[in-house]
Amino acid sequence: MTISHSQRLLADLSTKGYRTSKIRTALVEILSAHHEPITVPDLLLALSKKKISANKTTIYRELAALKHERIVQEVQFGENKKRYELVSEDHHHHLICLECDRVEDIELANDLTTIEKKISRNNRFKILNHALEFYGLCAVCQGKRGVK
Amino acid sequence: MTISHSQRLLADLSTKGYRTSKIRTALVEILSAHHEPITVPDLLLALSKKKISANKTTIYRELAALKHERIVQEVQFGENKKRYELVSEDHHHHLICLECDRVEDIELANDLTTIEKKISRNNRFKILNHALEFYGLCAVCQGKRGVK
DNA sequence: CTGGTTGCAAACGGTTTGCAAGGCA
DNA sequence: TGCCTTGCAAACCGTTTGCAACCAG
Repeated sequence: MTISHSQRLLADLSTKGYRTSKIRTALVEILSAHHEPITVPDLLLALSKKKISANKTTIYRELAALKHERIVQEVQFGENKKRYELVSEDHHHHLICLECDRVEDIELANDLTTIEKKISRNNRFKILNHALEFYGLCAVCQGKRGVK
Repeated sequence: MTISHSQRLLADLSTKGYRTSKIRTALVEILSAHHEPITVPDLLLALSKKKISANKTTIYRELAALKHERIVQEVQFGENKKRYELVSEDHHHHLICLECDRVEDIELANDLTTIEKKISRNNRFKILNHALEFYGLCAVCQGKRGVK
């Protein structure tokens, strides 16, 4: 039998002393099914659709734990609220639609390591991470531009 | 006599029907003197240092107007609060220190237009803008790492 | 039974809104 | 005088904290 990504994550957590509670399980499942960064309000919605009631405090605490274990990462796109996504093997970037707020993941063929080295040298700044987001109009919204 | 950048901006605004009020003048001066994106709480501090008392509501409204006139632009770096800076001729990016939260501007030699064209083609996404931020340790904080 | 997990209420901080008063052109 | 500008109070919304109750290992 095959083991899903979320099952593996939960098993890993279990060996570290975390319990595989109902909420934690559902949260990890939602995150691994949802392939774009999601906000806490939306996570609560997704949970209630699964008939699981959870307090927002619980979700924030859970996400903090998952972040600490480097299972999820936080991103933010000028929205005054954070988004969460599973840490993925392959580093990727985001396409953010200014019309419908949808967020897509993309991978870049060229990577930025050459640029980063140059910056470190010129600015005496040690780069640990970066974020690159492209803002514009997704395929759907390009059609109905002018609606908003 | 020479005319400063802020004076020119205020003159431009004046021709568009905006008044050159005390607060607006001070705000534009602070923004053009401050060479990194600044938050509203910090703007209020900067104003009070100039012996100018202003209500936060006023500042938010003023920034919205300046943004609408494409004089300032909003950025955000995972802080749950927005930062504002004058729109500059030359497009630039940011170095964000994870230790002291200081933000530096940098300009990139290579630009991203080639990448953007490729993305538009592959993803049917019309790119209007982008943001690229590098997170790490500034020169000062590299020294005292381990303090926090 | 012990420590991880959860909910609840309240506080917090940045941002927004409605309304009335103030001030520049 | 007319319209732009400002302040104030309150609401809003995402996020955090303290505390008590709960439940899985």
